Amino acid sequence: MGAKEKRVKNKEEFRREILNSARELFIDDGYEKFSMRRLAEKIDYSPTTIYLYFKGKDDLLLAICEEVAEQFLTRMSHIRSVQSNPYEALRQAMLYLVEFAFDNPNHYKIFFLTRPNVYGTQEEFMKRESMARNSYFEFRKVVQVCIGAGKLRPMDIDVLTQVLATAPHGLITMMLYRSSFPWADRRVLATTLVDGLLRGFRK
Amino acid sequence: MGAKEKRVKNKEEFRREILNSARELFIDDGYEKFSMRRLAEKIDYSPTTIYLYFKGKDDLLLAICEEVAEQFLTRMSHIRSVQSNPYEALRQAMLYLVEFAFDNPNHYKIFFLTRPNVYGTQEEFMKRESMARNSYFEFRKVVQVCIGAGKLRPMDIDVLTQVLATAPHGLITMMLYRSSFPWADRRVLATTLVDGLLRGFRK
DNA sequence: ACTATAACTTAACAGCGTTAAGGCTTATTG
DNA sequence: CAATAAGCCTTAACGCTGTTAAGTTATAGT
Repeated sequence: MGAKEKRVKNKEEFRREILNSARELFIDDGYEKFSMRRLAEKIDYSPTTIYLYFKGKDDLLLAICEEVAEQFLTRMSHIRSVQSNPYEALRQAMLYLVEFAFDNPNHYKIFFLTRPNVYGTQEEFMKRESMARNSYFEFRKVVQVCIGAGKLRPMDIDVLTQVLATAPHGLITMMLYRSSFPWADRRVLATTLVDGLLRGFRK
Repeated sequence: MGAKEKRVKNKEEFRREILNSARELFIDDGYEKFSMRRLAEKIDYSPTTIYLYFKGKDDLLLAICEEVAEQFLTRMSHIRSVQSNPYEALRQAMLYLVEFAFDNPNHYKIFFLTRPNVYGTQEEFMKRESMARNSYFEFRKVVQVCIGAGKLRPMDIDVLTQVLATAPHGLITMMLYRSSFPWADRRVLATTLVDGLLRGFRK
């Protein structure tokens, strides 16, 4: 039925519109001020309407997390295709992580502040297709190539990937959430961390 | 006046009792379930009573953060006095950071999730005496000694301190908040990170 | 024309942090 | 001793929050 398809399509369109407005609200007013009711007001519908398109706030946040992860994934693939030097690709990937966070602090906060376990159990996470999962594997590939090319010490690929991925996250979150601390220059901190860390795992 | 002093002492005692109950509530039920009203119920007072002893929720959280920082500070001093090898002291300090976080995830969440800027502006943070500030300087000393002893490359002490302190934080927060991800073994990750990182800054 | 369905809203529940106002008990003063 | 002041605590309320149940309204299909 053509009508039904149209209805479905409209439903998906509307879902996207809500998502776009939510993202705008986050960027304009910050994570702290975001609420379902404010979002409803922004899109000129009653709060309950949103619940016809998203299971709840967590579901909406999860959808935005996936957007963020998709952006990251895209950039990661780009770096990998452009940069032939594997070590430099990894370096750039890590630096991009930090750069992205500071350019989009609210996106990053969404990704981080979303309550735990929105992705389900560990097994569910690995089974279910998700941008978050895919971008992990994309980053892992970059690390893998580095080891394969003999640039980094051979070791458990997942351990190394997780160490390299989370360390910059620490710098980011602390700087974002403890802004009252007199941090050193962002770029200096980022390059020092990344270069130091990679040097530590060089062959 | 003796009576006045006694009253003041009682006031401080009560403040401590509230704080203790708050900590208990955090540990038993987790950060997410904590609220002023639930705390009030636990101590068998009306919610407003808490406001006679704390400015508000943030103030209460800040007090708990300070407790956490004090614990960290004590341990840090202990390590420094026991361990004569500066490099090993730094290594242990960093490993302790991770260990503490996983042993006291709720404490750590409080410290982290507390809204930004509760410590005021950057200048205020450095001026005002606080356990958070002191423990930073304590950690900084450990790093300083390492550089002084020629164990680490000479470089900006604050940059290095901040890099070494925040990197483990990334591992911790990600593992605590993204528990649906199939992380590798905690200890392996912790030692890999710390040893790799320190190796990267060795002379 | 009647009915079913889809889209949306109103009203409400239960919770939150916080504040203003008032009550009650104890201490201080005229 | 009676009147007043101070300290401690509570009740009630404001304005938020996420979420749900029930009801309305308009449109499509028979």
